[in-house]
Amino acid sequence: MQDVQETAAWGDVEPEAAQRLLTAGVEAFAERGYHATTTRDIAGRAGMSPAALYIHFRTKEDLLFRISRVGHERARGIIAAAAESEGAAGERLARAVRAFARWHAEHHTTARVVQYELAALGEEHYAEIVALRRDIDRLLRGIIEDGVRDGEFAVADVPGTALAVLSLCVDVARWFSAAGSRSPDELGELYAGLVGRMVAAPGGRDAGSSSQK
Amino acid sequence: MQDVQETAAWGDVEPEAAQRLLTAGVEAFAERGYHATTTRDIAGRAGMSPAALYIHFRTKEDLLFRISRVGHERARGIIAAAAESEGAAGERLARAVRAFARWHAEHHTTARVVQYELAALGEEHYAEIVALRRDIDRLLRGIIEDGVRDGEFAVADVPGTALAVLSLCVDVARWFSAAGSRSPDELGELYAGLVGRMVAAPGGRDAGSSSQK
DNA sequence: GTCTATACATGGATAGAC
DNA sequence: GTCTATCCATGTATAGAC
Repeated sequence: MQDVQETAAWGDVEPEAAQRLLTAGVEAFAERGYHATTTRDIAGRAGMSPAALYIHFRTKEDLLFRISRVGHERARGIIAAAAESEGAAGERLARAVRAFARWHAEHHTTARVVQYELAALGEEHYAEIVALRRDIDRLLRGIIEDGVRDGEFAVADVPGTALAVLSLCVDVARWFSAAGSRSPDELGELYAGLVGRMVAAPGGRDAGSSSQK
Repeated sequence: MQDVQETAAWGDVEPEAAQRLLTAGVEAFAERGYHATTTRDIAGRAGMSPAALYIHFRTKEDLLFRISRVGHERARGIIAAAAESEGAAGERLARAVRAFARWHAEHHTTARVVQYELAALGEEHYAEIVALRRDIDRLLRGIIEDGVRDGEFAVADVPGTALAVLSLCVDVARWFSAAGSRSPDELGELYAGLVGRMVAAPGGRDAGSSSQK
């Protein structure tokens, strides 16, 4: 069922064989890391010979790039949806954190590749990905700035706090295991509460409301 | 000066050549990852031939393990010192977070290897490292439990919150750059404040005090 | 303890048949 | 579009001289 979700994420743009290679690549890269993964392994998981990989992707690095780009676009979409949604900054921030943390938990396999294999990208591919990452940072910082302007949040260091919030969610991909005791939904809820307390103005209307559920 | 600190961390137990290989290994593994690093590269950075590495370490994996063990022992020492220090839970937690985040920033090169190359360890070496990591988790959770018992903290999910706090600090190693605008000290201060707000009881004596510096 | 030289395995990528 | 076979570079680790 994890497989189904991961597969669905690649859409219907590519031929089916390319999709199989993408999911195989995600699994292999997440398990062993990009450099330790062989093209033979990827092709094998997709039920193909090593040579078949090169019909659909120019190089092994190109396969990584496609995975990374789709993943980053998805991540940006999640934050953008929350940022552009209705409601006060506190509600929008909670939505963003809930969904972003949840995504990193539910798709920790993809997220691991997306977040930890950037260094393996070629120079041009890397630049394209960095642009997407800047978007994500800017969108989240915007929500926090809104909350500070409205007096809803009290945050001394907005860029630092935005960085910490993203960092907290991203690191979920490192440690989350489907076998663990927490579901992605529960984790999203926990994290939204923790972040809410991090930014809430002391006298605010619901300061501390999330502390004891 | 980063080099001096990294070197100093390896103590004076080993012959000097082994120390050079350890620092070279840290730098290389942090830059390119364990699997993408060649023994030629490590030996070259240490000013030696590839063969010299095998005089001091049984395999490349053994070199990684030594780095990982020293790093984890250092990390545990930092958390243990804070946990066993004097003062209320809030003070001890702030000390732990300040020092732990600061260490991951200042020694982000070492920390990157310590935190992100675990999967490259052999089975027995991995088990030894996992034991150290469990210690770290237990020590931090203990501080939070103390604060909850004393009514100083209000935390609904103690294990989840402890995990989030460690996760936040660990991820510093991923993004921190010495070229960035924040110093390790400033980062430790910021993070201690953020975590303080995450756990503080709403009516507590200094609830929100850290919000505006 | 360090070197040069090298054995031996593995892996990315391609050629050419089907 | 996929396969089998293979080229060629690279990488870990060792042998043996100094």
